Amino acid sequence: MAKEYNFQEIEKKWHEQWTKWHTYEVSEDSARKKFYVLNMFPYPSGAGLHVGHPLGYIASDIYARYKRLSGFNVLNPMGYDSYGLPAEQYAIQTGQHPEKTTYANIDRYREQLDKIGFCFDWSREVRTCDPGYYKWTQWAFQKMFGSYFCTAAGKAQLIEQLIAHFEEKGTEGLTAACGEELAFSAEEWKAMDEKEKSQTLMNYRIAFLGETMVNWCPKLGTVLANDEVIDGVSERGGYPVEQKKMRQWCLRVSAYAQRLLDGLQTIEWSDSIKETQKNWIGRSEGAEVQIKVADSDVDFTIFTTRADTMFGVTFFVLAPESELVAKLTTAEQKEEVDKYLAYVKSRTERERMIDHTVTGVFSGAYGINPITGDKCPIYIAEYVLSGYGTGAIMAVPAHDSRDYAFARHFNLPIIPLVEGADVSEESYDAKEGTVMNSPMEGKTSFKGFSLNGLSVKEAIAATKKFVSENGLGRVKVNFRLRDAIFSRQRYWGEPFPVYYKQGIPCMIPEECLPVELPQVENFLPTESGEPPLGNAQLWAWDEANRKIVDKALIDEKTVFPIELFTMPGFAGSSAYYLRYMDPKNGEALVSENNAQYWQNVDLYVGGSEHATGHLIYSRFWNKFLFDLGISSKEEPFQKLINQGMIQGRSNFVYRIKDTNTFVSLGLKDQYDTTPIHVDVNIVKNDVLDTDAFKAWRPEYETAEFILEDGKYICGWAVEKMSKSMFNVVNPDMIVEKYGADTLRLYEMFLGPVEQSKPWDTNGIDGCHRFLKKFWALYWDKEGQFTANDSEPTAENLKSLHKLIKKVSADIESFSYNTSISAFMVATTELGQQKCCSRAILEQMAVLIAPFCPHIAEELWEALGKTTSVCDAQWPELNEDYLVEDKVKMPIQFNGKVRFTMEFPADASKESMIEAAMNAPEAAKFLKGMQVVKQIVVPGRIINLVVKPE
RNA sequence: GCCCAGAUGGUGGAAUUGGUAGACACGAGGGACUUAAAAUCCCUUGACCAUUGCGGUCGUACGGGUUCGAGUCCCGUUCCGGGCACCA
Repeated sequence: MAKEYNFQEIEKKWHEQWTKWHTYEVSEDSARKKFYVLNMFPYPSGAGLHVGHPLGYIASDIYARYKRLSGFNVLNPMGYDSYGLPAEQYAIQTGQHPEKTTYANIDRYREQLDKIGFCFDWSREVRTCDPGYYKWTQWAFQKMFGSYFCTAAGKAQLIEQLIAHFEEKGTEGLTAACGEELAFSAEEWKAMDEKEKSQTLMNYRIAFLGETMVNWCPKLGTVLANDEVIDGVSERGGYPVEQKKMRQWCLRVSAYAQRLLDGLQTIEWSDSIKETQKNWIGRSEGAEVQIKVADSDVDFTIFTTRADTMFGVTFFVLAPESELVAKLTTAEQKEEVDKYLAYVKSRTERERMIDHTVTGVFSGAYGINPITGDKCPIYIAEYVLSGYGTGAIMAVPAHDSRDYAFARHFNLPIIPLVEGADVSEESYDAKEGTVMNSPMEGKTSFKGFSLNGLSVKEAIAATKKFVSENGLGRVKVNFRLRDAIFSRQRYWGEPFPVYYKQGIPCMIPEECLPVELPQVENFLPTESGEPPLGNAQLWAWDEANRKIVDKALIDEKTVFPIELFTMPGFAGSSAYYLRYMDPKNGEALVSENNAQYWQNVDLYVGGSEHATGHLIYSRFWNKFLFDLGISSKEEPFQKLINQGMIQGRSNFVYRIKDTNTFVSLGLKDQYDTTPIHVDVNIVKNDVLDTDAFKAWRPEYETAEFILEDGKYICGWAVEKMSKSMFNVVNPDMIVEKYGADTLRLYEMFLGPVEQSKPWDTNGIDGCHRFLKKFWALYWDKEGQFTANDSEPTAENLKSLHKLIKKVSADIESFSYNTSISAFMVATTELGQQKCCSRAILEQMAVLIAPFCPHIAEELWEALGKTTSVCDAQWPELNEDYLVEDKVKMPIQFNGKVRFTMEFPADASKESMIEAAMNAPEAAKFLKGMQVVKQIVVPGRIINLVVKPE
């Protein structure tokens, strides 16, 4: 029988056993309550896992195992997000085909993951680049193409219903989310040819082909979604991004903006991530007002959230990209306007973001304020964005800082509208105060409308009401959330199941899916944006024979070109949680039975960096599938835990300038030194292994050291874990040296799951020592198994049940670090008690199983069990064992602890106060004093407030 | 600029939500065992004063406040992290 805690042997044994027993494979079992735990599946990047990656997986694994022990049927799947830019960029950098590198990376990931002892059901693995998987990505896209969003019903409906509406009434009474407001009659609809009809419907489809401004990244050779662009450069690679008008597939995410916002109230996510999504969705309620252009029959619409300030409008501003610019510009101003437009066009997105200097030009035209009747000049300026609202604003310099800066620059009038607001130096933007000058004294306004004397908030409401009642405009809600650009000019992604018949996009029939990614010789992207799929020879659709054929056969009558774009990275990751419920189903994305059983994800664990990407798209995608009746819950992820990042802890050596001599940290200030990153793997407790350092790199072979106390002490700093900082710690190495159970324990012991923290291998010894101590509860020094049938003592039971109480509560609240502390305390206690009771030791093994499954199995087996510890029962808490018969209470006088006393647990407040006052220690505090207040918090404190008599 | 979340020993972090701050662990110092090392075990470890004994004072970023009592609640300030940002 084993004596030493031989983790290597134990972990190998149980990994094999679990595979043999299919321990972690689950099936739908309507007799048992389900619980769905999910990790954000990884991109299999080339660098492999570092010690930070498994953090979230370990946290969710503990929860999954705990839930399983508590009697739930737990689904805990894993897979790979293997399509998209990261995988492809890696392939390009290493000069290999993305398919090859992706599969190699997946194997490497799997190997690493397997060492850590997760309870993943690998029989349900999905890979987004697998045709059997992306068939359903393509299928969902086609469903979106075949749907529109009905604003009256608040949900997606079949496009056929919209067509029927057009046939009958044209756009009259239409309630559909759309790109632009169109108006046509039934006759006009019927008179359209196929192409015009197709184009018209694109304005309503949820997946649509649109001519829009996109983020074009020439270096990556593709367009990017808004969340893939950060500070004007690409998230991946940091390459410049420019605005370009292109024909692209888009998803009408904006139609779901309100539902995406409302849904946040129904889910258990952190406030910060909800806040981030709220900001990203950016709802703002305001009014759209029609503005007539003087001496012309043109009019335009502005959007404002400050309807109350209409009396302070002194000019209007159009976005340079607005179609109105050409219509309004007068002949005299044309030259100047053109010059300005050319200037704006020359500026990159990044320049526009950083540089906020005031620029603009007068169009020559005047707009008429519908309430005051005043004629105000119309300007064109880049500070107004074409993509938001209507691309036109009314400017109120007194109460908007941007308008203020513009007015000052162009010497335009500023009319204050709030009593007491000083606008001589800056605008008054706050929505507070009493309204004045609305209208100004002696002036009249439309229908005698006046806001004077109201508070700003009342004035906003009153103006909205007035504007809509008098047909001057309407109340309107705007969202910052834009439609998602859904196509990429890259190779490594899902192909679109679309072909072009005389230029009209048509769907490849559902039965013919998936449309598999064709092999191409050259998959590199091009700066001009020619998609790599253009290099595919077998890439044409034979409509009659319903198959993919050589594109040489294209004849525009029966054989048509297939779409060359591919889908973006978020396509495959948007509904993968549904596929795990039924991963091998060839007939449906997920069967009704399985969707009903598993419902939605109960616990989702992943990084907060996906807040405005994946977590928005997924919610949108799921809502769409919910409208179709596929998904059984409106929100995909009920509870979300964002694990923090594990940062690296870098070490430094200090080289004296122009030498090869290195000086220890404490002495470095005496020299002129340069800090140099040193590999953390040759440093222990900040002490450098100098021999290893000499061997590390050739240039250090002759290195000399100035030591302190015979040691070379390194400096340290917390930085991102990355190869270039030499602070990457590989989990494989930790598993080899300490075992997976120690790794799991230590990752959780490091601190709260949701917090970012630096990795420091040094502390790991403490966790490893604990496991050895835990082991020693079962095996004594002579290698004898200690458990026997002796009755547990009251002390034993108390230690155990204290632990049950703490661990159960801590797992539920993801406070794993404190429950590990509790394990350490309980183990020490039981060790001191020399506890040999089988009843206690069995429960201890079950309690540790979620954290350290391997050692738990080994001990469970040693206890004579023949089934896996995973199938045991979570111990039940019996509070009776925790009841104290005596309580120690600190006695305070005037809020300060003076001494402590012991009382029977059931002592009354009065008797305790009396005893405290009669205690000999109390005498000096009571001398010449009288008690004015007595406070007793049972089990906590007794406080007597005294005052001189 | 707006919004959100933080700040506790040399280090990672606890504190039952207003009740003895610093659990647990690392590191450090001292000791035991050993020829020696490793491993293991024991003691000390927030600061300062007193250590001839119990002990005392100050301490949770800073400044105020509420309270018998504040790391925890309120007001103000500083610093770090995250989100949004010419969004009308």
